Amino acid sequence: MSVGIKDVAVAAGVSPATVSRVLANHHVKPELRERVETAIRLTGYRPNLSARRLRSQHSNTIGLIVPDIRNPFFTTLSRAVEDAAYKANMRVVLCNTDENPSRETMYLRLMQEERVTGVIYAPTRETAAQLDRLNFDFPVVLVDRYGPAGKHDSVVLDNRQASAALVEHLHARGFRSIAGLFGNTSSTARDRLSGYTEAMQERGLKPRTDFVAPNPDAAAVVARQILSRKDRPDALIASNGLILLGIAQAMQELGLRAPDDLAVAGFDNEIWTGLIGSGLTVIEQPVADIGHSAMRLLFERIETPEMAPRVVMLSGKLIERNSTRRLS
Amino acid sequence: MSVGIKDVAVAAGVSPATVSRVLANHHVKPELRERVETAIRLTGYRPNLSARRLRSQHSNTIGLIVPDIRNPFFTTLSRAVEDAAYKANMRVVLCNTDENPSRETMYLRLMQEERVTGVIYAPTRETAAQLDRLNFDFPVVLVDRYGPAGKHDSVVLDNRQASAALVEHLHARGFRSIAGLFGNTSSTARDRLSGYTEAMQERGLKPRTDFVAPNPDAAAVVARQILSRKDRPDALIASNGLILLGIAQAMQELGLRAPDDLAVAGFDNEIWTGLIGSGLTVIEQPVADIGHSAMRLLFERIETPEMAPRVVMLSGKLIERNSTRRLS
DNA sequence: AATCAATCTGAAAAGGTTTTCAGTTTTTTG
DNA sequence: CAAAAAACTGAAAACCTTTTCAGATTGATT
Repeated sequence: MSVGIKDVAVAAGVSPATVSRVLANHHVKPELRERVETAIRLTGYRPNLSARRLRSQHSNTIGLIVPDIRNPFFTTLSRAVEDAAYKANMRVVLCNTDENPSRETMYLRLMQEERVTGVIYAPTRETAAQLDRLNFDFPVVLVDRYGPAGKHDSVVLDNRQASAALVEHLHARGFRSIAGLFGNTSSTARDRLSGYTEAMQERGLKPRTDFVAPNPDAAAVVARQILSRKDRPDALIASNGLILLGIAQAMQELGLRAPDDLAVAGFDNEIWTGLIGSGLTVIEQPVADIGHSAMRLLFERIETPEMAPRVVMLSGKLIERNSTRRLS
Repeated sequence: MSVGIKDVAVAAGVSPATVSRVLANHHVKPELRERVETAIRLTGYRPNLSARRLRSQHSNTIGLIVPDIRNPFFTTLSRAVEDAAYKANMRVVLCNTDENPSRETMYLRLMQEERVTGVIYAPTRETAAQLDRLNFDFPVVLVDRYGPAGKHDSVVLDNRQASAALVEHLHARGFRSIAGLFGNTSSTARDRLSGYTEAMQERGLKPRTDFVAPNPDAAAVVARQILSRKDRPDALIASNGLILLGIAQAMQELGLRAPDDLAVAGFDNEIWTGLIGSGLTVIEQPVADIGHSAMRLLFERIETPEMAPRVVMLSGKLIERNSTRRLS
């Protein structure tokens, strides 16, 4: 059937072991190496990765488990992870959980069966809570979200600070009735909530919060309610890009415009936030950096398994646009 | 080290073969099956997929090779492919080529080494042209783009028709000087070009075309030139979502608005096209359908390898928005 | 009751590679 | 130049399953 290392060995007049050594760049006399290499070319030999993995006990595979690759944050993240992975000669197996804990456990089990080298993982809060009870045979690096302190490496945005920066920005521009619409599944949303709440209280302002599943449709439903209330807020903050999108859609339907009718700000500097109306003020996350850092942590963890778990915290950047302009 | 099928066999007091049969749902006496199942639970056994793949000669893996997962078209496509794959108990290995032929050949080689069950592939024109000379050990289904007729299955939009529909739409609304900005790497852009050209000529209009690498920055550069010409067109068509985005950015920089300054239309109903200004007219592609169809074709090809190659052509849908409104 | 068929189980081979171990050749050293 | 060390190579074991084949058990038929 398919040509294997044995056939190459025969063609080159050497043992399979020697072929394997040539492939792995071990020491082999130039002359033999030459013969093997032409034999490989002639036979069109391609290594069988399953066999290689089985014998060498290295899968050269890393798992990427995210809620939904269609969330632009995770799209960009996945690209960064893949670039780093392929540079290190590793494959990436991609898994979408839809924020569904049962899918998460199923994929984590799959990762075990694949004997992956490591996993980059954005868990739901529900699964994250049990994360230190679970035991994996591979290192896990959490991204965007984290679990109970201490068991796994993680890389996250400084969410409280970022959230507070939004409040500060709005406050400085004269807004006082600042509402927040937050996701209800991740540690990230929770941190952004507490950053918001604290910043509000520091300024003697009353927090006004709502919670929603982190997707545009669900957010739009709640946003419509908030925006139709008699005491509509002056400003509305979204805890991530999907929710911000829902708000934008609700505003369009209701014929409301920022900043004239109310100020709007949120997270994730997605393309459309710069194009819509006269621009939406957002916190930009260094998404590619997050992905690269996660891979770096993963590799370092593999190198030094005993090292104490680390948290890498990156700063967001406030992108001021017209949606939070001071009204004259 | 890790618990294998042998350990389970010992624990259950049966042979490894029986354990394997239980795992594969073959006939095994209820009593033994019971014993094996509890042994599996007790030992925490997890199958080793590498070993399984090596022995069974089924990788249960499909490759997905796309230019860039960050292009929303391919993001959505990948999600559809993965959903279908995981339903069929298959993994997906994701590869980004950046429209770079050398990365394409490298990934195709990787697919051979993985002994994948099949590949879903959006090739550059350059590689597509050689595609019938190459021989793979696995079926390949082309998506979005196709190669020289006849060797592989493919799923594409009816691009000529869609492109013509845009011209027709603009023509019906009174626009006559209709320019087109097309990508230069794919068969898709070429088809959209010829649909455009023919539709223009049928109406006695002179085609005005420019070509550009399919990414927003490159498109923005050319768009700025087009929009600054003395004989600026009445209307501008983009051959895909990334180019349309470049045009939108250029217009914003130049302070131009659609439809007042010129009409704008394009492909791919991305979120932002409905939010920007008063909406951009686009052809919406049934992206998820394209992904599902591709997987269906792949599975049917595996089932019936001899079948003549098929082309599935899906229709786009014109979403009329304000950017092509007739000027009163 | 004896035979035949059908069902179930276990021993052993197979899948394609890497790695160990021992043996052979080459190089270095005294 | 001889002995020791180093470098290289090949045979065989190992990685963990699935699958084949033959043997054993059960059930059905005459």
